[in-house]
Amino acid sequence: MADEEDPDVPILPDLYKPPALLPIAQLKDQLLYTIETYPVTIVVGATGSGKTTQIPKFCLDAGWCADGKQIAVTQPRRIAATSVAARVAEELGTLLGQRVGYSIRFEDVTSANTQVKFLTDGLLLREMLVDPLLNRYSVIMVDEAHERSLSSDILLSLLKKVLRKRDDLRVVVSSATLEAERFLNFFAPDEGEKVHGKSKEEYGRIVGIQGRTYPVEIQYIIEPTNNYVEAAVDAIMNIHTSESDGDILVFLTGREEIDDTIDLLGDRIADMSSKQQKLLTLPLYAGLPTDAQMFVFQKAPTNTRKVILSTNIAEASVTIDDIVYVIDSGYVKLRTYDARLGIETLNVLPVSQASATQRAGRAGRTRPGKCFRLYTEETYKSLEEATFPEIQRSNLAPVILQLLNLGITNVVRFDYLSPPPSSLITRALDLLYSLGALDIHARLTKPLGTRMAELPLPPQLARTLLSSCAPQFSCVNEMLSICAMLTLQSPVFVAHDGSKAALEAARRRFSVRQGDHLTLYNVFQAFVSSGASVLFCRENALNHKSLVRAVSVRKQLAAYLSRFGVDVSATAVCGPEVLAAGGVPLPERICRCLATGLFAHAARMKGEDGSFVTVDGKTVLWAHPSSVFFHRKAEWVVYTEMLETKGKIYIRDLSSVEMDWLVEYAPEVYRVREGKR
DNA sequence: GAGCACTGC
Repeated sequence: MADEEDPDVPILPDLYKPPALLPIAQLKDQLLYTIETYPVTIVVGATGSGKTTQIPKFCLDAGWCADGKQIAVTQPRRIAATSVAARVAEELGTLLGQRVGYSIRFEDVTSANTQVKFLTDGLLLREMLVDPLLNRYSVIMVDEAHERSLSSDILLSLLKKVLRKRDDLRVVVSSATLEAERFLNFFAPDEGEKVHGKSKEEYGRIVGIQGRTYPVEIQYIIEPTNNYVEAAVDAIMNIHTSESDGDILVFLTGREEIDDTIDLLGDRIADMSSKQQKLLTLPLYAGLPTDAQMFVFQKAPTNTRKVILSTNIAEASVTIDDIVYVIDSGYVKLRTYDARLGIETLNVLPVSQASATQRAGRAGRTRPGKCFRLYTEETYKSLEEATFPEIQRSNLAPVILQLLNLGITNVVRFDYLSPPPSSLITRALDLLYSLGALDIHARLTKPLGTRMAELPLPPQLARTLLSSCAPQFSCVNEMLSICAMLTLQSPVFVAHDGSKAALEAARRRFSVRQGDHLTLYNVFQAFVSSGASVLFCRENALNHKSLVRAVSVRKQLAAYLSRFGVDVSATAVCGPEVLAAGGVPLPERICRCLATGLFAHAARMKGEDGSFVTVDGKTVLWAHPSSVFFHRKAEWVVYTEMLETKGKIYIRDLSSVEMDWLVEYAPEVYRVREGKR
């Protein structure tokens, strides 16, 4: 499939409506008046209201770029930034990258002429390091703020601070109804106080914009079910036999569940009479190879109804046209962070009301639709109004590192939109201190802490990468590749033709006894040596898209190191023939170097069955089935990630180390433990 | 022994 080469091209654009026909057109004057008069405008607009494309155009028309300043519009996702920019450029009759451009990681399509710039909110945060008051912008619109992502929450907090210093800046926040008041109150000065002469009442307004979507009829289940997979299968068959034409979108929680549902449906389809309209089942989840994802967007053949079984990816990230029926299981898989144990957990949890509404809305994009909720109306009413903000359930170490680097010295009393539990902050500070990023007064160390903050890597990996430049490790080139590989979100090995055996065989081909990190290095090296070949990836059950991305990440990381003054090219000559630095072979130096960043993630192998225990001996951990140590033996290991799912704690990306190394590189942590034993 | 919701720099 051609897509394999170019994964970021939007597959289907949002429903197109001529701008003049959008309800927002009638609000132009009101919107511009509000933006002119108040520092903060909260825009409440449903999907299809045109807010994202039209508001920047209105501001441009009204002269907000007259003095050479730009309008920024942030998006939570890369694909949204690129596709919306393309749309606006077209509407203005300009080439993308000229008056209208976009900027996302690895791609800056802007020029000196760019007046409206779409970018991810994470990237705007990075821009603040260079330009803390964001002086190049006259208007900043934060789109989809109601999703409450980590980066948009932090961005809003920082914009509030910027507004206190700049009375010429205008902030537009796009929100769902539910959060609008909260956002407005957050930005407004306290009762009785004034900012730039403006009181609470004079500081901002909420503007509502009607959407252009079709009505969706909601039906609830009468009797609660304890098996929503079966209930979903029943619902699909009911729609298929008794409702009119139209494709079905089913929200489930994960890959395994989706595969089970497809199997169950297969049995039921086999029972159908041949005269009936056919049913085509299609899975959709992020881990699916790109070519398989594409099927979802193709029109169903004649006399066939499409059923898409999807994870939460179809709730906001991906839009599929022609969906008329939505089936909502009422559940979602969410990642949360347990600060006490330092473990991330992946749990199946009930969705929020906001989420349920968003899912239902996916049925009414092209004509009136129906949504079948596999739970009762009472259950719906008992759901949380909105999903817990990410900032209250995440490992905050990366965020806190970034805040400190922006000069926010007191991260505990920082003005969060929703303050995270103090345990999360304490845990993050402890970790950063142990990694050497902070001193005893919780100040960023120089240059280690500031460099760690700048690198687009989790703190432990940032520390590992910086260690690799030290003479005793001398493995910066290898570590660049390893870190790049570790940042890949989707699995590196995929079953191209559904063949698990081929996948495992390929995995074994690259495996080495030192562990997963060196195995990943081997994969990366082999991929690059193949000339980034698609065929090579097919033959070796590798995800081409991921590996191409790893090449970009590596390049970017290397550029950061050069900026820090590390001569990356000089060590490039350190090939296999120069293996020893101080007499230590390269593989050992790499494992030692990993220990300098991952020491807090150490475990000792317990049995023959892939079980490990933590250093304190209190918690049992299991090698993830993708690990080299699922089959092989080790004594001590460090690992990159720990994740609890279905009651079992798995560790991923393991490498063999020695306890002596841990004591050597993290004496404060391990001498104490040694003494206690 | 048997698994990976979704984003982002």
